[in-house]
Amino acid sequence: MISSTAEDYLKAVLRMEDMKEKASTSSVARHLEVADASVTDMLRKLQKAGLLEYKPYYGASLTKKGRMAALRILRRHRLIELFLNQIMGYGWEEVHNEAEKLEHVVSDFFVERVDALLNYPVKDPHGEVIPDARGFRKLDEDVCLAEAELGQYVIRRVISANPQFLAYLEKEDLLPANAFALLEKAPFQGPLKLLRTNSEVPQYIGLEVAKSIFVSPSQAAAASNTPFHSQSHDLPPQPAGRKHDPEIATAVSRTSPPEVRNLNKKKEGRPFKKR
Amino acid sequence: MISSTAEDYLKAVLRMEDMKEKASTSSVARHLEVADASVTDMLRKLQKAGLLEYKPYYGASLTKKGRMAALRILRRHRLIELFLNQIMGYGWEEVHNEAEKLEHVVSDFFVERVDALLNYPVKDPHGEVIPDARGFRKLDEDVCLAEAELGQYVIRRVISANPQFLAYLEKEDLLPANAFALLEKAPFQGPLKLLRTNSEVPQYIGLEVAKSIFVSPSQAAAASNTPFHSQSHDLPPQPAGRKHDPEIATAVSRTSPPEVRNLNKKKEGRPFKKR
DNA sequence: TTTTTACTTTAGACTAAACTAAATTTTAAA
DNA sequence: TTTAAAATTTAGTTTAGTCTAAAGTAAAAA
Ligand SMILES: [Mn+2]
Ligand SMILES: [Mn+2]
Ligand SMILES: [Mn+2]
Ligand SMILES: [Mn+2]
Repeated sequence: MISSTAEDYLKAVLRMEDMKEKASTSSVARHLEVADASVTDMLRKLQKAGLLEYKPYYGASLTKKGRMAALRILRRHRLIELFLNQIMGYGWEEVHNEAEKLEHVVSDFFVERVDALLNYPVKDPHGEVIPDARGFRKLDEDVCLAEAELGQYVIRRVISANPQFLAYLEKEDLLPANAFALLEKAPFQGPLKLLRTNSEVPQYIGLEVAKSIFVSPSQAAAASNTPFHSQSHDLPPQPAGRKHDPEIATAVSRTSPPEVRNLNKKKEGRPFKKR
Repeated sequence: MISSTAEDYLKAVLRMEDMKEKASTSSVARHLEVADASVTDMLRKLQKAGLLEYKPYYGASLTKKGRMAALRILRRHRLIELFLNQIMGYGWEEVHNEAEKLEHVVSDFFVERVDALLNYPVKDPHGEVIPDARGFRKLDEDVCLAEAELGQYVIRRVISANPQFLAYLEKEDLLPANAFALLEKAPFQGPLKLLRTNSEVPQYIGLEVAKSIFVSPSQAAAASNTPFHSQSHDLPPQPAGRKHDPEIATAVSRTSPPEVRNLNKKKEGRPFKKR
């Protein structure tokens, strides 16, 4: 049996691999807020369990088995976040911490029940893709707003677990699925000037904020000057024939998957008032 | 911080005190399925933490602090069971094990959200009273069916965590809030003959089964020959003036509290089919 | 090439929770 | 009152996860 602690380590390694960063001892330690030495210990254990490859001094990479285990927890985490948001009336900034605990504890039955109750959703409240029960996921093509050219965009996902930060974005109405135009980027780490679609007033956000926001060119703009790059480092709905094997790079469907209906936007869809 | 394990120990001790049994090392061990020696250890720790009094060789009893902690978990357990049953579509036989884990992990926010979502319920799916947020509960006057006289009764609660057993009772339609007449008790540990209200066919259940079912005389019968005993070893809605202090013996209201709407009865109220 | 610095691993300790086996204490029987 | 049986505690281990401090390695700078 794989412990909850181990599950969080695997998830951290997966996260870094997703970011195409090396899963080094110190980065895992930083992310999990434990001492470096603790990570070394755990990585050795996880290797012995066949969940990852670990070369001392050179970091870790997941084995297929470890990747499946990590994706299982990631699925749980994201489904639970959506469940808390949609059914339990949590704000999108409140879901992460609770999910971080529940993901290890809830039964498979519970998870599948949630999946059904939410009608087999594709994305969590932050816009992250929810892997399916077999570990498949088709990742969106997106780019970090901090590095985007001027143009028309849709917010795909927001990478942050910081409640204050998420609350700020909600106040600014910068939520997954929302569209806007990037009008200016001030030099020297300066702010970005945005205009939300259907809004009159431009808004300014700091570059640090933009670093957490991932966007893709919006339909209109995409047709004109920004073609889809139709490639993903992640898995398709199953290219019949092969044994299903998650995380194989293949072309991804061009049609954007249905966005999760965004019930975060201001009050709406929140059955209870916030605490 | 009090660990989940410790919480289960406290809950076990509370359970025995509720049953007016001594919380002995071996009984706690049996209930939690751990070695006697482990219980001795834990009882010493809990005493040191001021959660219970423990005299070696003579068992334990909760302090006020320990009782509050135990009631807090009991509340969580029961609210979560009801939540799983009513909202997540679990059968009444499926809720216990999941609740046993979740009770330690969900936030207070989650618990209060569940409470509100279920509209401040009074009983769990097994008919057990849910303590309120301050640890108060008014216990029903009930008697074990195995020891009841012939007469008219209503099922108050069923004490069992065994899924097979609970599934059997559901099949027999012997669920909390259901009314029936006890027609015969065969001698020598023999079966009981029951007739459910609004049913034609009598049913026979073993004495062991009857031991898990707690009943109270039904209104009609109560008025004629079985007066309420209007006493409880548990707490009232707060006799204004004193600091609130759970678990004080006082008279309890004569009107039976609203039964939880029983959504367990055959299929009904189960949004999903069973697995 | 040598030295410094930044990472990483090793070693030794601690805490929590559990177990088994042996020693005690209590209770019940003779 | 003595003895035997049952219940409980103590002692000694084990496993998991974490920490700090010291030692080791690799990469970058001099
Ligand atoms: Mn999250
Ligand atoms: Mn977690
Ligand atoms: Mn239960
Ligand atoms: Mn429990």
